[in-house]
Amino acid sequence: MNEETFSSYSFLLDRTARRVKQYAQQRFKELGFNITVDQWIVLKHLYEHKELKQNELAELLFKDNPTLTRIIDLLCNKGLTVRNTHPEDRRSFMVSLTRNGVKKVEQLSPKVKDIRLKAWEGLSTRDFNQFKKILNTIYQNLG
Amino acid sequence: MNEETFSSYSFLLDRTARRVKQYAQQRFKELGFNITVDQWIVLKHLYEHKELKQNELAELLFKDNPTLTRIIDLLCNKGLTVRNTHPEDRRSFMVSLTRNGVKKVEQLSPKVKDIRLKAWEGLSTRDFNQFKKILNTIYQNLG
DNA sequence: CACGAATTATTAGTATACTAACAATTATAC
DNA sequence: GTATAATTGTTAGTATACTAATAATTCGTG
Repeated sequence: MNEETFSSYSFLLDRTARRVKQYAQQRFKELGFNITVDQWIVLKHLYEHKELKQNELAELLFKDNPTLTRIIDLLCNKGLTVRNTHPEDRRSFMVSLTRNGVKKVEQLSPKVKDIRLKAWEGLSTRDFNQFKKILNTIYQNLG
Repeated sequence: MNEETFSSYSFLLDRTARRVKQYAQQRFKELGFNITVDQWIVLKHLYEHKELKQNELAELLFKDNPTLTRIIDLLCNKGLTVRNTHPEDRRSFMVSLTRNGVKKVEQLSPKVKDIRLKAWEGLSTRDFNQFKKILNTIYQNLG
């Protein structure tokens, strides 16, 4: 295999990541979830951590602050999250789920899991571990 | 491994794909390439195929028509590509590289290859084949 | 304490991704 | 052959990703 072939990983990676997001987004729409895939990821993490600074959320999700600001704006407009003032740092907000936000996560979680698993048909646990190892290696190589 | 863990592939995939693009984009900037990663992919494919309808290009790259329209607009503004009328179908354009576009691809190709290979440090040909197999399986599962 | 440096979130600007709608053209059906 | 359907590319609108710049606040060092 020459290096040219080798470097085609980036094309496959980009293509696949786009299709995964696109597939999930279409299913979200068909099922009337009324949120985007990225908004879902934010909701899910807030559910698991109760309350987070936008900062911490950005780090967890590997997204930048401006992107987070906008996603949270949208989620607040939908009544799924709230920004509360931070008790000790007036620069920060503590973001958390509203009661509706909690309900949303609990309702959608099993459905999202099914949507995600669709991609994995015909692949094994061993494949999963390999895949994870390679993705993490690439991620760290570029860090 | 439970299914919840299993479905985390999508997060890793998205995260890694973003970092790969981000890394390349930063290097492009540092080295003064003056194009984006996606613009590069279009140039590269045009170099290999001489002349393509936007349609065909979109299919090759797995991008949609509006996205292609805008990328080609930008490349034409930079003097790297041209739209020529299709001899038999007045709806279509034949897109091809200008002389400057050809020069650009030839100058940047080896540099881009090096940038791409950085991600692959510490990984083997066997890893590459595994990775490719898994990405393609996922892609097809969602197709 | 005071001043400069660092941090937090936001805004603005550009690029890409996707959907929907549209105009022009071509293909198809009857 | 003409009406309808399909195709090609574009435009518009929303969402995300990234950079750069900014305002408000906090930290750190003297």
